[in-house]
Amino acid sequence: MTQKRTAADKHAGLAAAEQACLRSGARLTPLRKRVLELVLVCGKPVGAYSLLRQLRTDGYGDAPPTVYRALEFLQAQGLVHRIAKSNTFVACSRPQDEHYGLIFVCRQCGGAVELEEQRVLKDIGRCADQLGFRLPKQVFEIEGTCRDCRADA
Amino acid sequence: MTQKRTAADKHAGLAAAEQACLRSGARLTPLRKRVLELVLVCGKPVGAYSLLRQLRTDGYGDAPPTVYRALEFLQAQGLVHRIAKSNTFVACSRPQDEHYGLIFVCRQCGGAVELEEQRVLKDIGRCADQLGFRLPKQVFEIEGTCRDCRADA
DNA sequence: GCAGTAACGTTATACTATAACAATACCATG
DNA sequence: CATGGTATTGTTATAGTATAACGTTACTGC
Repeated sequence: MTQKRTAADKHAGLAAAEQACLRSGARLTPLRKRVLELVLVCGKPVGAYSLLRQLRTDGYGDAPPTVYRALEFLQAQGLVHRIAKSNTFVACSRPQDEHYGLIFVCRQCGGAVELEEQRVLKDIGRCADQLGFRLPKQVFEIEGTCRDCRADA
Repeated sequence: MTQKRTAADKHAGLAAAEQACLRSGARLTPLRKRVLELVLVCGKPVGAYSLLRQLRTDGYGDAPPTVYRALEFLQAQGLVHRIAKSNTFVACSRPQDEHYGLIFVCRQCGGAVELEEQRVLKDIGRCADQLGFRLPKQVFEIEGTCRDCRADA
């Protein structure tokens, strides 16, 4: 279930991030880029403190704000999503633009798959309209057990 | 946006809980009942530590496990839902059975509205099937700004 | 009554996140 | 290139959320 993340994926992700930041004028500093790289390499949702431990080893500040600020930036750029139910962060699978999405998260292995299912998203938008809710772009979390973990059991 | 919760709602909620626990054989102890009552009275998602402070004043233990254990029980009975994005707990609007649902949560006032929108839920189930994901019954969180809070702004 | 289990009390601690302020790096402009 | 303003990062401290572990009490069934 862990999404295999190849070196090519990582480079594509970083390149897309560079492009996105160029367009928006945001500064993808070495620290921010490094954090994104760690998230990409991990290939599945990863905790802030885990990232922080990895940052220590290459000389960055090792207090929580270091990683939380970078993650906040990356989220604002739409490069990373936060998974509230597991307090983790995962690289966006479509970093090229802001979007709605569904993300299926496996309770067992922690892996995640992001989908863009127009029908579901439209219907959710319709419900929101009826309630008078305004929905910012976001990714909806869905918990379950992935195929591999079901097989293991 | 705060759901108005009348005394009648509260009693209906508690009565439904009694029934549900009778059927399942679960024990709705005074503490658990009191916690559910507090959640019902609040009428919108409420934090565990807020509940805990309220419990102090009527003689229950005032350490975190007191409230977390009660909340865990209530969740297991489907009487309460946890909202991960705000670390809060809210009374289920349909405590009579296990179910899927959507819950719209307002970022500004913290209010919430629970819906059961079959079309959306079916479609999410279909996506899950395609991915090989098994979905336990759950309530999907959707963040936004409610009508009242939009008007205020 | 008694044994076994479930619930609750209590202490301690882990984990997650942010506030606040200082120091530094970057950038635009004169 | 000097300078002032802004953005970023470092650092310390602390807030907020949640659970582990173990002892005690209360309930249930026999």
